[in-house]
Amino acid sequence: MIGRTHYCTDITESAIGSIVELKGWAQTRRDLGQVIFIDLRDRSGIVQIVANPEISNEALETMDKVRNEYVLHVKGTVVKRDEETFNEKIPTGTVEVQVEEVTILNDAKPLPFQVEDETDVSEDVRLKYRYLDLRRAGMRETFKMRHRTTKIIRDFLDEQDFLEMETPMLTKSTPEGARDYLVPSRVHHGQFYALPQSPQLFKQLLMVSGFEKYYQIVRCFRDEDLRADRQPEFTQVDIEASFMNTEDFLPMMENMMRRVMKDIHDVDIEAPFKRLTYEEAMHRFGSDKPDTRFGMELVELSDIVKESGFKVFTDAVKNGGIVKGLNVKGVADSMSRKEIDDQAEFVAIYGAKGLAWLKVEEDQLKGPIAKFFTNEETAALRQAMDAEAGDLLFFGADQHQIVFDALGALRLKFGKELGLIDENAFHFLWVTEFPLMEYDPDTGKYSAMHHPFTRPMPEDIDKLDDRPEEVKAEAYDLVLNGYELGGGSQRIFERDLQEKMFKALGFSREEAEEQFGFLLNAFDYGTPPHGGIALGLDRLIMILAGSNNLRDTIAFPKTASASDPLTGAPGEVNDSQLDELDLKVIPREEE
RNA sequence: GGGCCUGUGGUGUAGCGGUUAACAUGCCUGCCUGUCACGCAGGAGAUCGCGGGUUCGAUUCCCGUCAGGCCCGCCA
Repeated sequence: MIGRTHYCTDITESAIGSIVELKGWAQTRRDLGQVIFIDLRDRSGIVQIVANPEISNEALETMDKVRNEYVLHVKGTVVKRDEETFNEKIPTGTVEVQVEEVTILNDAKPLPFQVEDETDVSEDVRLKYRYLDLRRAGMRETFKMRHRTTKIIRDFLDEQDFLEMETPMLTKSTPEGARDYLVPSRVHHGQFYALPQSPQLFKQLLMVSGFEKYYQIVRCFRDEDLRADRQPEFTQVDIEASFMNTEDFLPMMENMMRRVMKDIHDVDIEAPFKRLTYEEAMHRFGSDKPDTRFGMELVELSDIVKESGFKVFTDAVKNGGIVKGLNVKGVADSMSRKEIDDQAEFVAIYGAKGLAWLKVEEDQLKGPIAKFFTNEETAALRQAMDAEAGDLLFFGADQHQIVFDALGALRLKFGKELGLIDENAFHFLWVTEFPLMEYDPDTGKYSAMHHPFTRPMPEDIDKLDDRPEEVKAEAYDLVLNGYELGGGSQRIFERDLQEKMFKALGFSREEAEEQFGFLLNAFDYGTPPHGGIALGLDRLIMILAGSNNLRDTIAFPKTASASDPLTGAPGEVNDSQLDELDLKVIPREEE
């Protein structure tokens, strides 16, 4: 035997009669005594190999010793199977390889879990033996798809004249944004690098450097608590372009996404993508990343109920808040009182103090709060909410953000539970006109909603000094199926505007100089107008793979507590390592 | 930082205040020439996550803790 002539799935009817050599893993073995079948798997998939005494006794004896996940080198002839033994379930199911020679390249201990397409093994076991988990067909296909996606993106951006450039991983900590992962410097006593939360400043500097079009598929790090769709290290498609305004830039991104969707899923995505302003997204969907694959939009009711007899509603409006409704169609009869009350418990997570509701009947609204409304108000409610008999109406009344969060989450929950979401649909949209900054009552300061380099809308620049909360940003988020795929903006490129921005964010001149002086200095030397975007590659792959968990799209992900069961990271280090860094671990006080 | 859920042979589950801790699968042995999640027969394999408490008795109830998951805060 000399080597390998084919991948397993190359063994099709066109190979019948040829002598082939395969290398791969024994996925399953079916030992019938004088005939042994093995599903041989390599990275392409599986093909059945068969040994029997008519061909080779020696091969049969070797195959008898094979166990799951042994690594084999096989030589044999491709033959067509008898028709009644076709296996419809695999692409190579009409053929098989009659084994003439077989070598066991390596054996394998009994496995902690079976390598099979469908698994019910718990995720921590899968992560501990990730190299086995990744052998499963579904995982393999996800990572092949991930590769193809990044290649499509690279090819597209290359065609558009973008240069792929690298930026530092060891960089400087900045106070804005997420918590940094810190790396101690050995050379500089008491000083630290930070791993990048994103290459934001560097890509802007590359624009100052005159590269005009940059991209990078780059790892980013944020030391914040995790979610199903959030990992401490994740990959961004980071893009920046000079001399392109938003209207140049977004259609280009749309074309990139459309090509990905076409090549990966063979779907044609309509362009231009829908656009929603932040304000509209919040009011209609209660979210800045709305899932528009189903309706059930929030309905504005403040005007209708502000004079009503229901104090919760009238007070909310009086106190600057809002009353909104959610019509859950056709569930009034099927939901028990307890199930309805459970919804109130659900929205309490988002700070809602209660959740009023009404059942819609032919001639009346029924429920604990029905009595508070006049006939006119009831009629107006019915009309505004498009209420029909059998509908169940929920109401949120509170400060804006609480109502948005509570009803937005409730909408999503019902959308999922009632099966209103078309799982095969891909709804892209842009959310635009974000507030430039938001007020943090804890610190009494404003902080940038996107980041401090986001360009204000030209018409709002005047408000930057005295009414910063009203300033809108020339920013855009790309949303897909209720996930924030990425966000970007046009950037500030003038020193005085950037300084103004820092001032609005509560930086002193000295602080701004100390933290971002290098950027401000760079702006002095002929900085082009520029803007860009950063797309979450892991999330895109997750959605393309039909998963709702980022860990499925990252080869070696972290658990919810940011640890890695495979390597045991994070872990302690030697005292000598700490000594070199002049670091000392102080034991935590026992409670 | 907070809330909720889960933890039982290798794996996935069942179970119950007193059991020989059950089932499936995997593993081992034997049989089997057309299987494909092969089948058949037999066998080994569990201090029920850890610590404490209640109790005559705890895998089961309670408290704590650890690990995993989901969510809020946090993060864009």
